[in-house]
Amino acid sequence: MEKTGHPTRPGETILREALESNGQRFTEQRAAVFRFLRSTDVHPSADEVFSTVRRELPGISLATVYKSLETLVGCGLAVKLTYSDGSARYDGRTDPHHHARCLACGRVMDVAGSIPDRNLAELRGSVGGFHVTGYRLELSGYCGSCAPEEIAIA
Amino acid sequence: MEKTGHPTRPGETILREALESNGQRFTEQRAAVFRFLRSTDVHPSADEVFSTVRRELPGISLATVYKSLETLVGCGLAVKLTYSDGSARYDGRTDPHHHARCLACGRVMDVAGSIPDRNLAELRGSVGGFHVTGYRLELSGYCGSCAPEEIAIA
DNA sequence: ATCCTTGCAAAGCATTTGCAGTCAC
DNA sequence: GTGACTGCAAATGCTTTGCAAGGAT
Repeated sequence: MEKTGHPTRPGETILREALESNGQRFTEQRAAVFRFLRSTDVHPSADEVFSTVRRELPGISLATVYKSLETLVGCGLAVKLTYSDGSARYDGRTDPHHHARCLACGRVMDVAGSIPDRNLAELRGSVGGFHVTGYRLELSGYCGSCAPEEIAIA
Repeated sequence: MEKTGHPTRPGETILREALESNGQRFTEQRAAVFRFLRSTDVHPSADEVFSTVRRELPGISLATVYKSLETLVGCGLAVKLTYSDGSARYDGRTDPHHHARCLACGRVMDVAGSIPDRNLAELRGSVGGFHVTGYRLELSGYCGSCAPEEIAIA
């Protein structure tokens, strides 16, 4: 029932390989940050990652969390999302999906699916000489918990 | 050949009305910021707005530029774009369009067109109970000036 | 043994805020 | 005249950095 020294935790191999191929080392801290990101869909801020991971690794510092997050992003194991209010959030999902952000509570939700290539191609056409490598799509609006009736009035 | 006191500059009426309907006042500073945003398509940062507007209004302060930009955004006369590197940029265009950002030089370009409603509806379907009011689409890649050949190698 | 990482604290930056003087209405 | 706006400077908040000690390979 207790931790037995975690011989191999979920996703550990993926992380090890990703780090190695980038010439970086596997550490407890990076593993904990990675594991947490994978386990949630709340798109936490660096500080939220810190608070949570700290429960498991009481000695970890906020600076290390930032460094770890940046490392994961660099390895393609996480995505950094930035918003107009200046907050940055991290997403550990790497499969193609998009986001929906509630304008009232700021929560970020996952949206399955992607835009048909045909449509992207059309858009691409209007920026001459631009080599497109990816895109980010984000819906904005109000989540179920944030009183949809208020919107009808406003 | 000189400024004659600018009785009515382009877009001034639009600004006046937008401000009024939000209970705010028309000022030289706001007008200058607005005029500059409208006149360019470079999606300037607050600091770039400051440097430019300053040439016309030497006494304006950076704080005022920030306040003016926020006011314009609040009135729907400008849009704030935020990026992962922590930089915020402003766009004075209000017609439907999207952006393409160069991963090398950071430049932001306009992309005409929009996603067919049909596709948006599909995406919307996957976030239950979410009331969608808008969306942001952004292409990422490399602009013409940023050596497309390097990409083929990498 | 090497050199990458961590943790700490200090530094950095973009943005925001408080306030007295000034200006738009 | 009144309340909103500006300019200044200090403050804030998130993120980064420098460095000595510790840890992974």
